[in-house]
Amino acid sequence: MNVAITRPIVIDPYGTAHPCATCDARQASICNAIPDADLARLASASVGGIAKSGTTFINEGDPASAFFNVTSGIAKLYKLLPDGRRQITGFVGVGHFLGLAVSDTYSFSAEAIDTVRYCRFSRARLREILDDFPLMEQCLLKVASSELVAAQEQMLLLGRKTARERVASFLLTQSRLGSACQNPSMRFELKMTRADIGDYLGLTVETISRNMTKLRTVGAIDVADNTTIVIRDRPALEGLADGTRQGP
Amino acid sequence: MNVAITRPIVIDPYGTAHPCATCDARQASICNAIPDADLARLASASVGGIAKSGTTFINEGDPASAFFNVTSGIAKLYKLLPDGRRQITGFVGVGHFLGLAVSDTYSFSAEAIDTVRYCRFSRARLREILDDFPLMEQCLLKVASSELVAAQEQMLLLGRKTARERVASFLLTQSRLGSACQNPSMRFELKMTRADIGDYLGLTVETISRNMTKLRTVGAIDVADNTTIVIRDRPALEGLADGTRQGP
DNA sequence: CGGTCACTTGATCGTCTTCAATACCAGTGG
DNA sequence: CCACTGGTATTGAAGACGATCAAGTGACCG
Repeated sequence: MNVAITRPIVIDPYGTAHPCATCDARQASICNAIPDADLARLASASVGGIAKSGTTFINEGDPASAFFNVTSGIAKLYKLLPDGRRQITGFVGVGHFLGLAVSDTYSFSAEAIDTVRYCRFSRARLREILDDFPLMEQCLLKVASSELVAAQEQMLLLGRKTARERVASFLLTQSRLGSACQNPSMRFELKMTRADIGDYLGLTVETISRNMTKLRTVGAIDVADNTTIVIRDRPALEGLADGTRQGP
Repeated sequence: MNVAITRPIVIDPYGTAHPCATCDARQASICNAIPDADLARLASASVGGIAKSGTTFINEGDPASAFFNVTSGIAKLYKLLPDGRRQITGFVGVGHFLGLAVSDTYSFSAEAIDTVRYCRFSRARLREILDDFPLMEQCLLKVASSELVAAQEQMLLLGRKTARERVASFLLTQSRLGSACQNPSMRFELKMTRADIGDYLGLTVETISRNMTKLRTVGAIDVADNTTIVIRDRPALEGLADGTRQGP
């Protein structure tokens, strides 16, 4: 169940800043396109909310009445087939903007992996903001474009890569996430379960598990406590990810 | 080889209209966001071009110096793995806008299936146009959003659907294309080869072929001269596309 | 006519799935 | 403290689906 609060609590001892001014997500999100002077408008157009781990806060097929901007936590986006088969289309974190669908209903569901905080904009209010700040619309277009590129990359993975290559690719992209996109971290945490990874890569839990241990035995990675991954041999992992290098 | 001509030839006996005014693609494309009065600006910002069947007019990895708007013909977009495995990410036709990638290089290749005519905008010129006509940027965002929705649907197909379901889904989406999106046509032509369909659905030519004949033998479709498809039993085909109905 | 190309159909093979058993950990309550 | 539970991950054995390999057809074309 979603618990909507009026606004994320922000410490503002001097009473001068708007919530958006001190928002952790601002740097990473489209809100950055709004100048400081106009943050009040932005703040008044949105409502804060929380989705606890495991709760679904966007439901495929529901009327798409609002847009979300994630301010903390991680969520998974997915689509379902009538018989329950699931495809996770992405994992989204801080600064991610949700709801770009043009249609009148959501084309995907979103479920919180850990506690997710977000700002919620109604369709109409966001339209007003976008009309007033064309820079924000430009920013949205950039975001959509780069997501499109990522989606195409994922199609290549799902359509043409082997299980081994998929897992290696996944670990590499995950390693590039947190670390400010530069000098990808050698050690990182997987917040999602193996089942989630499977539904993201079009594989089963067992196949994920088998290939993780395989990558470990060939010395490409190291796994600690099941969630912490250490990349031991990045070139090897990259080779395994695009088929350049065959596994032994 | 691409043959670039200065501008698509347009019959304009009175010398009043700009090429864009009589462009077949305008209705279906983002150019529709430009008012008639300003078509001269639009026309002067682009250069017409032709790509003959089989020629590649966008190359993955090349500097993304230009954007394309398809005015006639059909092209396939694809990505390659180092060893030659190919994933077609989409087929694009009249009115489709190409090059939404934000990065400095193209993230995909584009090859003409039949003769493709297009208008080519340099990055800089398009930016100018977009700055002057925010409606066009809005339109681009809508386009990008709907492509994103389509991409997610394709991920579901590639990650979780069986070969049968993929082929059925593909035929259904193809049937919805030409016919103005309403009352999907019962009869339509597949312009692409089985190999292309295979690379689009993450399958091999043989699997495409086998499942086409299977769909024919169960009475869902009819195939004439290999390129013409007739949908005989749409509900059955829809059931086979999402796993609701099992094949006999 | 020989050549190529696209498509179809058949037989065999391999990868990933499915089914099943086990281990592990955290939380709960006796 | 230990037994019990539910969720998660690993590993093994059997099975299925699609890939691969191979052959054959028909259309088009120089």
